[in-house]
Amino acid sequence: MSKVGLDHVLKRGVAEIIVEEELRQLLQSGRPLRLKQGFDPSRPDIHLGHVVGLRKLRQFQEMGHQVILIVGDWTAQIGDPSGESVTRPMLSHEEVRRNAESYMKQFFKVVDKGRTQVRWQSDWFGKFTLSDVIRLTSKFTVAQFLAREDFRKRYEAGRPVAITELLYPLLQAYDSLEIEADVEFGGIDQKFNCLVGRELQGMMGRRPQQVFLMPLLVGTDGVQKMSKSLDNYIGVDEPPYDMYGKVMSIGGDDLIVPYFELLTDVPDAELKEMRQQIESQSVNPMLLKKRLAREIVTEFHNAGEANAAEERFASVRQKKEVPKELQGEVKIGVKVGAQVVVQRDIARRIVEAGLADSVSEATRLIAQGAVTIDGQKLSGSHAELKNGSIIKVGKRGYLQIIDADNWRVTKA
RNA sequence: GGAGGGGUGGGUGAGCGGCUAAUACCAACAGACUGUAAAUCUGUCGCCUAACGGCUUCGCAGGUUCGAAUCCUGCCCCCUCCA
Repeated sequence: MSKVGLDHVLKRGVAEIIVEEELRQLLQSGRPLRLKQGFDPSRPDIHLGHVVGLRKLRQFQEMGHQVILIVGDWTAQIGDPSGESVTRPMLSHEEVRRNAESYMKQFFKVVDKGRTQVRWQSDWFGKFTLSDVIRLTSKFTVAQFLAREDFRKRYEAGRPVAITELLYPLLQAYDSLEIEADVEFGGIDQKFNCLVGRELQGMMGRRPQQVFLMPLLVGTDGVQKMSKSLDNYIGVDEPPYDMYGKVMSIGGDDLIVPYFELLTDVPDAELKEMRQQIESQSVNPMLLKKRLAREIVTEFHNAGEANAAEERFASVRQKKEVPKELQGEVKIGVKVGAQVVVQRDIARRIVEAGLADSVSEATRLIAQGAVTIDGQKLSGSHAELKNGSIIKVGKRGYLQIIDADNWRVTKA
């Protein structure tokens, strides 16, 4: 790879490299490097926030390096101390296996499977004895852990820090030793854990791994880091239209360029241009977002799906047209016989169709003018209904009456 | 071993005998508007009822009271400090 290409890999979408100079030397040695990436099988879902790092791994693979994916079946029992999390219930072996499979299926949407080796922590920790644990822990001091901001803050605030949480970085560090990692990848929030790996390797007379840290992707709310528990994420497994729509709804126009930067291969020059366009308000951000959405859907599905999603978005969401195809037929017990129905009855059908959680909620929707029948707002106590009538509920729910006894529903 | 703090609606977190289906903020949802499922503004946000209204919620189980999320008893769980 050319010098320019290497700089691109080491600069774009990178938060910090420890130690960059050493990493450059390693890369120049021509030896295939062992790139470590761990994951917690208690959380099997991959979203765009993880993709930032996975794309990096792929770039390194393209340069001929090898990824070692570690299934953290032991650390999963502890729970990563980033944040306030506490000990998680132990997962059964079966659950772990299932989660791992699901994770890997998503993982290899981005990372080259041919250049990845999968290792399970239980391969080595399964044989650990108490004396091994003591030997490992005796190498570190409490002060070292209090250096970590998260621990220190909680400790000083008098909030709990579980002992197992201290174990987490140690186990993760031991993984590096076990698999002889040359470089460990992670989000910037993994910095401490990765550094412990360096220290441990050094103590054991090995060459300390390099640490390659990615910035955290801001979630669709535009405020906090992308995370499933905050429900501001876009999952790589999501259907094309959902994915497209979520990209369109990212909060704050200042997220657009970072998303392009971290999640697409759009050249730096274009990023610069976009930045200026947004700055000077010379472009409708919606158009940039559409391009972003198309790129992302194409990456995880394909160009055809991306186009379909875009068309559907333009039609259904922007022009508020009734979706061309209603899908997901659902039969609901209803007798529309007399084609005049009271609101209450419609409210019930809306619930049966799953477009509201309770009759009260459906009634509220009607009261708020969120329900239309063939384009007419439902108000008053009666409404005329005929075969083929389309009932729209809120922004994205559609029901169509196929005949008096069968309704068809789609969530557009 | 000792002392103390706390468990409230999706989340944070008020309330501490009636005015409380329960403040506020966030999320969510809807309407309007728009450059978009952005932003902004407005509204809704336990369940049931055509409606009057009824019913069930504040860790669990009892009790006191005309009346309890609020008081008492027991139990479960969480946390802090001292040793």
